[in-house]
Amino acid sequence: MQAFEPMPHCDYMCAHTDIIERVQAAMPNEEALYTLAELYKVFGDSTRIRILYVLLEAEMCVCDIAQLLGLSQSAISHQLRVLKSAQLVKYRRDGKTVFYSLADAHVRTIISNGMEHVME
Amino acid sequence: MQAFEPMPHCDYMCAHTDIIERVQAAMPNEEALYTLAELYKVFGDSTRIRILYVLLEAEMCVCDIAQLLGLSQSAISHQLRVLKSAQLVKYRRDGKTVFYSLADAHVRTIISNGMEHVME
DNA sequence: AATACATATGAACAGTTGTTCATATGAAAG
DNA sequence: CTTTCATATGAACAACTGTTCATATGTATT
Repeated sequence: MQAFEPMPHCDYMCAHTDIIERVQAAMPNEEALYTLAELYKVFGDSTRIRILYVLLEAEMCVCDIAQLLGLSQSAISHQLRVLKSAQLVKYRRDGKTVFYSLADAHVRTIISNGMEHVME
Repeated sequence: MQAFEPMPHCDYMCAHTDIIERVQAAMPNEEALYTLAELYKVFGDSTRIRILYVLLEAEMCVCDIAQLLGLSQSAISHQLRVLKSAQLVKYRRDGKTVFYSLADAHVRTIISNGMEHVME
């Protein structure tokens, strides 16, 4: 939160201080909003969305995902790292193979919510 | 959808063709997934998230939003354009002033869903 | 018509992001 | 211990994104 000084290019006959103050009070803190944007940023790439959609159906190893999506193993591995650090996927190791799966139910909810909006 | 030829760096002893085919059949078409990613990309910027949160509370003009968020009128206007073309906000003109508001209820749902995941 | 002002827009620039390529790590099998 | 292979990682590069600055558009007011 910060004091609002007039911006260089605006003289603000239109500024309603009361509304601004009410809205400002209702705003979550900056950090939460930043974190929320970071979360959506992770969903905002079609390769990652495709990976998540694959994992919606079945636990799967890196190679299978790469093959399924027609991308290199490296590309998928890099993206799985992003998904992992956003805590959207988890993994388990079985010998040489690493199986990835969705971290929790939230991921399903978020994706299907977005898809609903897209499909309308 | 595409045939899956082995990738250069993978010999795939691990590839389970049956699972891959099942998942491939369950996948939405590429276009839908791309559109979904595009939608989330719009949410994936903290300035735009903050704008949406402001509009969650009240219809507001460009100048007020700029003042409230401590950003230039130009920056806000550019971002409103992005939000508008993603059909997340709508606007009405009243003289010199343009008031922006949320386009529909989906926006609320999507945001609060994401926030729920962030807050846990 | 001329001015004032809220908003929109185009160009430019820095910062970020996704992929590729080359290489490293880690686990099983010989 | 060496080889094989699935996965991870670092560097590099092109493509994309968000802001700023300068300027244009559109709507009142005089």
